[in-house]
Amino acid sequence: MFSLGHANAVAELLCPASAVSRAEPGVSILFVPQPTFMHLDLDQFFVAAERLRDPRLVGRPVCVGGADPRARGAVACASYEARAFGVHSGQALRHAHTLCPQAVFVAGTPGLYLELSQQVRALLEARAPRVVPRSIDEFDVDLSGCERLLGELPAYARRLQAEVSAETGLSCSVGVAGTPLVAKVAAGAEKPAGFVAVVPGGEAAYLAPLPIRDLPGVGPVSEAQLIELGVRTIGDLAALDPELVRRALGARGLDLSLRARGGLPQLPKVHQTAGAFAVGWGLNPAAAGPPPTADPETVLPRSLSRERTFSTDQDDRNVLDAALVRLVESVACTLRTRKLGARTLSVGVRYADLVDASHRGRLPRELDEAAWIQLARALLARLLRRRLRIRRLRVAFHGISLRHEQRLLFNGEPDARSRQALGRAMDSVRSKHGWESLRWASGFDGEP
DNA sequence: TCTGGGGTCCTAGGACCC
DNA sequence: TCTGGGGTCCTAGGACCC
Repeated sequence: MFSLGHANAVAELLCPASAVSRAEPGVSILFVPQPTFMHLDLDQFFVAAERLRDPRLVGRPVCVGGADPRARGAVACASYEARAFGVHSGQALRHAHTLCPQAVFVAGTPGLYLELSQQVRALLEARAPRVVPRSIDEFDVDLSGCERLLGELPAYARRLQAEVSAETGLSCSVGVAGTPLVAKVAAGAEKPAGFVAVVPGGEAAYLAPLPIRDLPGVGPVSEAQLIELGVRTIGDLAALDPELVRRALGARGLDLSLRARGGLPQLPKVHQTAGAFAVGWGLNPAAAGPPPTADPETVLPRSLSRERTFSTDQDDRNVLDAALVRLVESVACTLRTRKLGARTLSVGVRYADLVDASHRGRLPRELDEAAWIQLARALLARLLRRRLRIRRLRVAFHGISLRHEQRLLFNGEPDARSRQALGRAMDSVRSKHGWESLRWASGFDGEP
C-alpha cells in the first residue's frame, strides 16, 4: 500500500524490516510531521489532449508541433508509439518524419491545453492545502502535516492520481517524497501512469544511483563539467565537497550540490517558470488565456517574447521588417490586454550559421506602439551589419510590470494618447474578427 | 541530437557615480 | 592630468527547463 513498482524495492532497501522491528514495544514516539510532497506530471500531455479532441488518434504514433513535417519546426510532444521509433520532443519535425513516416503530425491546440491544465489544477486545489504549478503539465502539491486529515499520504496521493485521470481523461504519473525535487524525479521514474513513493529520509539514497543527467538543473554543459570531476551518478556529486564543485562550476555548482542531496524540503511561493502560462500561454496572443484577473497571487512574467523561424533563411529587408513589425505588435497586444508595461525591448536573431545575437534598448515610457517599432527597427539594423541570412527573428520585452493607467493619463502627450487608443481599438477588432483581420500596413509580408 | 517557441536565472564586463 | 575603490545599473550572452 505504501509504495508500488520499484518503490517497493527502494522501501525494502532503505527501511528493511529489521530496522523497524528494533523499536521497543511500549515506547511511544513523539510525532514529528514529515515534510511530504507530491509531484504530478501529465503523461505525453499535448498528445493526450489531442486524443480527447480526436479519438481516432488513440493508439497511433502522434507528433504535436507542426502539421507539416516538411516545414521547419520541432516536436513539442511525441506519443509513446512515436517514441518507440526514436522520436522525442525538441527534435526537428523533418527528422521525426524520417524516423516515423507513418506518424500523424498535428499543429497543436494551446487553448485546449491551458483549459485542461487549469482543470487539473482546480481539482488538486480542491483536495490539497497547497498546489504550485511548475509548468503547464506539472504540479507540486504540499501535503506536509496532513496525515490526520488525509490519512496515509502516499495512499492519498495514489487516490488523487486516479481521480485526476477519471475526471479529465488524462493519464498522469505521481511521485511522493520529502522534498519537491525528489518527488519530481520519482514521478518521472516510471512513466506513464507511474507511482513512486520514496521512504521519508531516503531521498538522497533514492537519487544516489541515478546518472547525473537525471538531476533537474544538469544539462549537457554541466554534465560534461561534472564528468571531468569524475562524477557519473547523483551520489558521486552528493559525496563531493560543495566548495570544490563551486570552484569548478561557479554558483551553479553549489546549487547542484544541494540538489544532489535532495534539495530543500519546501515549495517556493510560485515557480517563476510557471509564469509563462499564468499570464497567457499560447501562440496567438489574441486567444491566449483567460482575461486578466484581480487575483493578487497572479505572478508577473519576467519577460514576454515572440519569435519566428523562416521557412528559408532570409535576407530580404522587406520580409524581415514585416516579420519584425508583426512580432512587436503581437507582444504589444499581450501587454495591453494584460494591462502590463515593460522597460526594455530586445531584438534577437539566429543567423544562418546558427549563431544567436541580440541587442536591446530602453523603451519610452508611453505605450506607443509606433515608437516601439522604431526602436525594434534600429536594433535589427545593428544585427544586420553581420551580412548573413537570418534563420530566426525574435522580439522580447523585459522588465514587465503592472501598468498604471492613471499616470499615463496625465503624462501621455495627446499624440501618444491617441496612438494608445488606436492600439486598443485594434485589439478590440481583432478579438471579434481574429488576429489576422488587422495589421499595420508594414506588417504584410506576402505570407498567409 | 542537428536545432521550435516560449520562458527562467546567472554572470561578466562596461558605464557611470561618489 | 595616468588614475583608487566600491556600488549600481545596464547589456549581451549562456545554461537550463517544458
